[in-house]
Amino acid sequence: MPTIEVYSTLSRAKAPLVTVTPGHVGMYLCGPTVYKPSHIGHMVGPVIFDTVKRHLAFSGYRVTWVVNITDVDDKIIAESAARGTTMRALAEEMTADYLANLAALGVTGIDEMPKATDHIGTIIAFIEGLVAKGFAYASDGDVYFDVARDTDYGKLTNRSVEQMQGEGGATADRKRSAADFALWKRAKADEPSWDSPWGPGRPGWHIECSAMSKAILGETFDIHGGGLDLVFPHHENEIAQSESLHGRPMAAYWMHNGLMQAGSAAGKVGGRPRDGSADDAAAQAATKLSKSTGAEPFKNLLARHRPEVIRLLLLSTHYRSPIHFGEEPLQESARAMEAFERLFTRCERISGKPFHTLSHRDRRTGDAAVAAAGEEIAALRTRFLAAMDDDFNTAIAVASLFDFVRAVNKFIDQHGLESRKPPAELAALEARMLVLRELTGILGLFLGPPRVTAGADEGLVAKLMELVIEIRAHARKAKDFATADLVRQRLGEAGIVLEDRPDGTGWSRKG
RNA sequence: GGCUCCGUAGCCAAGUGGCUAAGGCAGCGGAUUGCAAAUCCGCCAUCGUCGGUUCGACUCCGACCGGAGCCUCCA
Repeated sequence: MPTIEVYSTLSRAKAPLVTVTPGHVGMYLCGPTVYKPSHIGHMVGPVIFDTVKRHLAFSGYRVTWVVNITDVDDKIIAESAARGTTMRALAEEMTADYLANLAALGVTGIDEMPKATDHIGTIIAFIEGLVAKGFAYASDGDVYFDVARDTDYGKLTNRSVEQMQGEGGATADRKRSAADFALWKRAKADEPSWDSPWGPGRPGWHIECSAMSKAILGETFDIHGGGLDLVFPHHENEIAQSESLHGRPMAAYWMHNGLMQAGSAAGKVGGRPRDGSADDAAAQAATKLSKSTGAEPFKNLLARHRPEVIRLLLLSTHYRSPIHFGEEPLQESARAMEAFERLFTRCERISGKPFHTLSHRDRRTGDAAVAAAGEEIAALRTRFLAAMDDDFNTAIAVASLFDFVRAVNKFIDQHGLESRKPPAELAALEARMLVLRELTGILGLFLGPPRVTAGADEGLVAKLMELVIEIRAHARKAKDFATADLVRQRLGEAGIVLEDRPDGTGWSRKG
């Protein structure tokens, strides 16, 4: 098995991936609180970790990937009340929205999606364990984690309890220290609640991840992920809970993805202004952002942009860096992506085989088969895989793919494969495309047939285009270029681009 | 104020103590084309500023300037 380096926020360094169970990777990603339709920011983590899983699986690991759904929370309660529906109904609706978005982006690797409300018993047992060990205390129907008892509290974010000068929020009077956080919250009137040893209530925010990751992946698992915004307090508190109860590390690697930024008014998407009066500029920027393209419901974005383009854009930046997002980057990404798709259709014209139907390989069989694709391709593949092995550097991986496209186009040009098709060269071309298929598959790109933009009339349009092109071909043959150019120009105005190639004329839709 | 992180070409974005600082978008020149489109070839950066360490730094250290995130359940 190849050595894969993984950066951990906890150690602030890369280290070779050594798994708890040989050959298996347990991976937990903090999922959404389902109270609103998801936006692009919610998709970053899933796309990145889906890619991580693909690369690990490609490399020979068995991977169990868990993404939780937080379906009990203040915001869900508030939103459902505002809408006049139940927490459960709202959560189900928003979960469905989330899942649809993931599916569109090709995030298919999630093995389990536990819901907090399905694990109340597990959560209560976890809290009881902490209380029994003296790390938590009940207070007037709430249960709090006692930060003072956790000697290494703050190790993930390099904070000390003394530094935590907060006021403790609305429940400060029930806490021993302002830094203590709720494991269990007593129910207010009309709120959904569950019975517990401390009376009716519901779980605090952090506890579900500790309890569910333990239930599914065990006390210590390999990779724990989430957005950079979750490092504190969420993941810090997860560590406190889990490691205090178990006396052993919760996760070996803490991976955090960078946050989405919209346009030049950089800032997190969907965030809240900090303190209304304190910082007007910051507050305004945040408010503006929440209405910007970055924070619109993801399905609206999908109406304008193909999911593949979005996925490519997300993977073009290193996962730990902030991602600039907006219409312009998206359009740039769309143009860049066309280079791949043109190559695919070009190869399909030559070989008759659509790219997405080519077979996949794993790393071992890929290693064995590269030689047939030639030295240059082998070198590019090595570069791609080395980048992915080095903390999943998708930016370099993507860059090597563009070089790959150029190499294949050049091969086709040099051998004139569009006009003559010697079997040896055809086989060599296919060997190259199989490698490309292998590598793009790791990124979760181009797995299905290219999306056709239009609807029912496609068949008719194709027929008509065939006719127009045929008539134009007659004009060209007769050197009537005025007519030929008029046809091409008018089609261009209608959004159709003609390409006169040695073997005939092709057409495609613009944009 | 505390804790993290960033500042690379017109824009986006990788990367390294010393060979030619990836890739994309845009632009320019050439090949190809009836002309285009597509494709191919070539061109386009000394790495925020100032110091320091070093034989040598864009890469390490310090200061400064500019920007971001977290410190309030936001992926």
